[in-house]
Amino acid sequence: MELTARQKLILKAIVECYVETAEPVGSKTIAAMPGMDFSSATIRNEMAELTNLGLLEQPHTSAGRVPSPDGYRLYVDELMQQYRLSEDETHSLNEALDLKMKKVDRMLTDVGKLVSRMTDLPAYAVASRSRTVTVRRFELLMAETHCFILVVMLSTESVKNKLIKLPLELTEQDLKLLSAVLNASLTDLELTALTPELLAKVERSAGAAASLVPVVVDFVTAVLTEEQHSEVYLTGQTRLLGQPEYHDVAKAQQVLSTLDEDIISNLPAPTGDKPLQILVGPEEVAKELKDTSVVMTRFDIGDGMEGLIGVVGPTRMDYARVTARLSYFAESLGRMFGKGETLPVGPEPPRQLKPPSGETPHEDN
Amino acid sequence: MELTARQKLILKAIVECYVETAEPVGSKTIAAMPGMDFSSATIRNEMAELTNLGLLEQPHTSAGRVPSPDGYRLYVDELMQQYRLSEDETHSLNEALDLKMKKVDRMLTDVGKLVSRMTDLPAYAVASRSRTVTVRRFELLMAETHCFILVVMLSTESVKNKLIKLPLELTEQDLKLLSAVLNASLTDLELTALTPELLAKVERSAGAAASLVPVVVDFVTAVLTEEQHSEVYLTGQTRLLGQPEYHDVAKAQQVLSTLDEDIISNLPAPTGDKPLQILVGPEEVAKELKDTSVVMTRFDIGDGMEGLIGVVGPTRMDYARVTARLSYFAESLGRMFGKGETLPVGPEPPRQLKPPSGETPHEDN
DNA sequence: CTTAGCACTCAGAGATAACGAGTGCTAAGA
DNA sequence: TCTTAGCACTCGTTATCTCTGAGTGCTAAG
Repeated sequence: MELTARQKLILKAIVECYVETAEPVGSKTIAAMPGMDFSSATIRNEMAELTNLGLLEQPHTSAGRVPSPDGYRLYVDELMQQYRLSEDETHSLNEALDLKMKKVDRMLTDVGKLVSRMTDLPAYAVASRSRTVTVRRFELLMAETHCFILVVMLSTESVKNKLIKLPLELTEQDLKLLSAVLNASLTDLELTALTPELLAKVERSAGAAASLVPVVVDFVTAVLTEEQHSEVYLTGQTRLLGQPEYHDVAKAQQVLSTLDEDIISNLPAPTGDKPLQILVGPEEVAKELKDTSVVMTRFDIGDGMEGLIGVVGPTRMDYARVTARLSYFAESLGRMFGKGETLPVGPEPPRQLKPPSGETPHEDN
Repeated sequence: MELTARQKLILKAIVECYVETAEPVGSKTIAAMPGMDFSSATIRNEMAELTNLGLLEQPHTSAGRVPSPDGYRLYVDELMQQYRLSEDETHSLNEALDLKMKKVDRMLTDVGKLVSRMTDLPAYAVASRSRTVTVRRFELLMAETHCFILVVMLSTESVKNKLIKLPLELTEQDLKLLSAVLNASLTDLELTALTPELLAKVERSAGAAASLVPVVVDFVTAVLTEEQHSEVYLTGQTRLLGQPEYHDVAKAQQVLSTLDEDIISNLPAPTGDKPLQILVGPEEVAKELKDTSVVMTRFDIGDGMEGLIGVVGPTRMDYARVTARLSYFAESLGRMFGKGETLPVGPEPPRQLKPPSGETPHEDN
């Protein structure tokens, strides 16, 4: 069944009011809001109805109403208006984005910190490969005596190397042969394709350098695993303490101690078509995390990788604003790193309850 | 002036009792402890005296006493008995230490996490070079057309590389020349020795590849800087919430928000002879951090690097136990990474108040 | 020098009362 | 039929007060 326009309006007002104050909102408060042309009694009746529908909750009999997870869900899916970043905001975001981008992992921690700071909530960043990684080319380089450097060029344009001590006397010729064999047999293969049979074959062709094959393969395996593997960078956990719902230390501690990298890496990633995803409440995030929601978005890092940045916060968070900032971030990062194909950003345009006016939907406080 | 033996005994008892309970301790509590053969009145007198000396503090008139920072200082310097790790503890420490050690930075975060978990307090880890890093050798490696790989072997045994696109047509001969020039002029030099004059000279000798010199130098500078630079890995901040002194969220938040990598990196490192250092209270740590102390210890990572692991906690922390665990850690890590030269560990043997007996000084709770 | 005794202090725990925000329901009005 | 003013009722919050007891400093006797 569908809500009436008035019920939607009231639900929206309640969510936004609660987001701001973190306190149960009463019928009078809503009635007093501009644009509300009904009496508090009418609103009370509607609120009772919304409560029956499971969209609102009542902490106790004589308190105001609080949105339920379902209520939030409806809000973010249908009612939320897109928050427009102000000049100031885009400016400071741009400024912050001007980080010296080094390696991907460093970049990710920086991005995580940044997002956390901008939203004043814990944030995380992950990079994951959208394509599999393979070795594109091997090079063996004599270093000092008894040493050579194994250089491995990957399909991701990155180059890895290792200094290997020779267990036995080998000539430059032997290394040349090994190099040729490796390049002939082990390039452009996924990790799973490195079967024992294949390796045995390679070893047989490697002549005097056969004993080096396992060493090389170990390194390759390690590198490919490492490259494939994605680590979660979680920062700013303590910002949760600023939120009123965590003013009880016991609660805060409980949440903070469960909120670790493991939890994060088990969150469902946004599916294909929509880069932005909002997980509302314990059912969608993790049941240990009461009153906690997650907003995340995908972005393009280039080189066959995609990044994921997310923000963790109380279910009562300003989804509109967080979403806007996150999307802007993702878009900018995509532009900086990606191959130009910018991802679509922002939540889908909300169905407007009133004809869109020129003013910014939200006040900044 | 020197304290009497009885005063020391009482101070020690007070500190240890307070460490355990986190509540001001009264004269009766002390009098009731085994080994205390004086009445509570006597102890009251002594406590008054210790208060005069600034070693104890009284939260309010009718409360028990709490050690002052000076009191702690005296305790850790003179009174603290070495905590002996139990079988169980060494066992689980050893188990935890069996981490797959990869790169130094990964290792450090792991160590930080581990220490944090073992002490149930925030912990940090830093690596810093005790020797300066230099480039030991350059290699230039033709990759695909218009591309070559710059390989740089460092004095730390690690090897860095970069894929460089050629801005112009160059023959393998040109690269050979460049390589020779680089190896002749730019090896074994500290970062500061890379003067503009030197670089100009190199450029002149580089023939056709002159335009590549700046690219190479940029990379070298970046690598050396990166290698020299030491990052602080701070983890487990939220464990502070478990401590009773931070049961007030406002306080916790204040501490947690000041406790960042900057603060940590400004802490004084342990000086030459003693690897372990204890910083007590705000004066010694940071004035923003009320009631906070730091215990840190140095360890050897090998390859001319040394590590620093530290624990941040309330001034009322179990120094004996934290110290013991940290030292054990440092020792084990030193053994795993270091060149065999184990650092001396543990606080210097305390002057015993009573002849040392066979039993474990502390009870484990 | 030690210790028993005593009067005094003061934070914290409960108990009680007053407050007020918010509700549901009813009945009158549009 | 929908809206709204009015009202009794609920119940968490806050303030005030008292009471309790741990702990102190001081004094005087052992």
